[in-house]
Amino acid sequence: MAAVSELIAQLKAEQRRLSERVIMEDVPPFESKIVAGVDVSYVESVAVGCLVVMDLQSQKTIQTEQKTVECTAPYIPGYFFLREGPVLIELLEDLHIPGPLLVDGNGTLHPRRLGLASHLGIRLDLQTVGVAKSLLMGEIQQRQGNMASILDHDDCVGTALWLTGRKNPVFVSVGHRISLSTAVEIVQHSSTSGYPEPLRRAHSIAKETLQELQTK
DNA sequence: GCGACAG
DNA sequence: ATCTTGTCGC
Repeated sequence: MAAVSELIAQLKAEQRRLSERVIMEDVPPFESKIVAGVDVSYVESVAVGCLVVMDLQSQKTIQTEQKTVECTAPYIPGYFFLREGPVLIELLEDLHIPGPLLVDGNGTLHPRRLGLASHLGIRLDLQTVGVAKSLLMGEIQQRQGNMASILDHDDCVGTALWLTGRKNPVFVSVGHRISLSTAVEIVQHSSTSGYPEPLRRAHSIAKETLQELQTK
């Protein structure tokens, strides 16, 4: 029990340390129309991670990769990387991702500015964007058009974005090597029916794989 | 101390 | 996240 709080304290310190390395500028700038997305599905202690790379112009999936691993780490708000990090690192570490990577979770929209998307970006040196379906923290400011800034004291940590076809907003934040405005732009451009298509596809493929795994 | 809390 | 049927709507 004491070991758990010690682990949390260590993770917290590591988050603070790594967050200093987050780059909030477009490196490289977003020019191609290739966007990727990753998601993880679970059945008991089995986790299936899926990557989808798609071309926004043609709406075609140009690459799909999956990884199945054993995962017993608990989900603890603020420490999502503890649970999804291992699967995603195994899935992505040897791949070349030809465009920004959308991650189901937050980037800098996090108590210590290092949500899953940022942590993954730093660890694998990837350009990432955080997209969450519910608000982890921060105060949503007045809506202007289809967006609203999310503040934590004086820091703008993300943007609430109302996408066409979805009632509630998604919460976009900088993962790594990207600016908040470009992150929002990418999410808008890759969305269909109120949700980013690369994430929707990654989610459904991971779920299908899990179904097959259960059936066999 | 109480409540909130990405998936 | 996951457990889960029908049902309303385009």
